[in-house]
Amino acid sequence: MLRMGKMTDYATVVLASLAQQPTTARAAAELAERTRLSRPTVSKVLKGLQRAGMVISSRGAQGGYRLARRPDQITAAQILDVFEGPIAITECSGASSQCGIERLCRVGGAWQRVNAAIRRALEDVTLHQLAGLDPAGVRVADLASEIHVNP
Amino acid sequence: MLRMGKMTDYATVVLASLAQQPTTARAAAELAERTRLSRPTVSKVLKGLQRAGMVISSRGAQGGYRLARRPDQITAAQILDVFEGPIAITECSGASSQCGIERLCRVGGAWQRVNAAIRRALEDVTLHQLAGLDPAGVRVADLASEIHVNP
DNA sequence: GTTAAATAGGACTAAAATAGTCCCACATGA
DNA sequence: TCATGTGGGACTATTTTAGTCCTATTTAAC
Repeated sequence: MLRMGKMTDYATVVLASLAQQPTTARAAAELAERTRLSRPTVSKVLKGLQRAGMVISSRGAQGGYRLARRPDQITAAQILDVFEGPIAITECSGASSQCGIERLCRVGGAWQRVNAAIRRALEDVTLHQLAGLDPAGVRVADLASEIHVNP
Repeated sequence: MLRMGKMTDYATVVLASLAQQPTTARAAAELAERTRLSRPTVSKVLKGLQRAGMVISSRGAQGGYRLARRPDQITAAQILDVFEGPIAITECSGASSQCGIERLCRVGGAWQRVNAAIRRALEDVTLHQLAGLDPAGVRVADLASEIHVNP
């Protein structure tokens, strides 16, 4: 279904939780509680986000995680990149790969445009909007029937 | 990587092959040869496409498959639908699903817009373009380094 | 200094989705 | 009536993805 993995889903939820108070550091355990996800999973997600530079961690007592940038400076595309890798609908995004299948490989060109369109769409959505902090970004009418992520 | 499955990939290749002569019926075995995919796999793909109404099959001797519509009437979105199911980046596309995760579910609204954008992009690309039959649709400069699908 | 609270990293296991193959029934044209 | 096809489904293997756990390292507070 062209879905993003659960990790990315979790990442969004965790980031949205962090976005509530972007400057305060929060421990993984606390975030687990707030998001109702399991502690090890939240840890794993946060480690990934830290390595990708999305969050800043402080170790030791009183440590925790906080956003590396303002919520409106973090895009859906960036979040996707962390756990999904480069956004590309097709296997071969232009570089290497060989496969002598007729001349069907002219196929590529059209897919590239699709990829580009998808990326553009993802870059247009910010964490600020995803977290519901931007009233203008999301039309209220849309919200009623939309629930998200299973624990 | 937000990738589509190999089945969809194969489907595209097979459809593109059929698109060369849209009105002639071709046996699965012949298509397997032309696309250099294995016979059982091609059969499986074609069965799926037939059930979805993308191709028309005739059984018995001299039977085979042909496109159900003109190549420019078949969109990438339709092809994706066959093996990927409904195009939705997120798990819950608005309907059921419950999960008391804070109020993070306001998240949904923004994802819906992303989904819509993706679908629009996919609807804009036709099999005609994917098969490289539409010179205007694909810029030649893009083609050199683009190869597609591993057998 | 010592201790307790945190993150960092990676190894490992389990579960699920995906691919791919094979077999047999049914249809049809020569 | 036989050779040539598709139709449907069961089955297996492979790969990906999730999820857990263990140990080392860092740091604030006492």
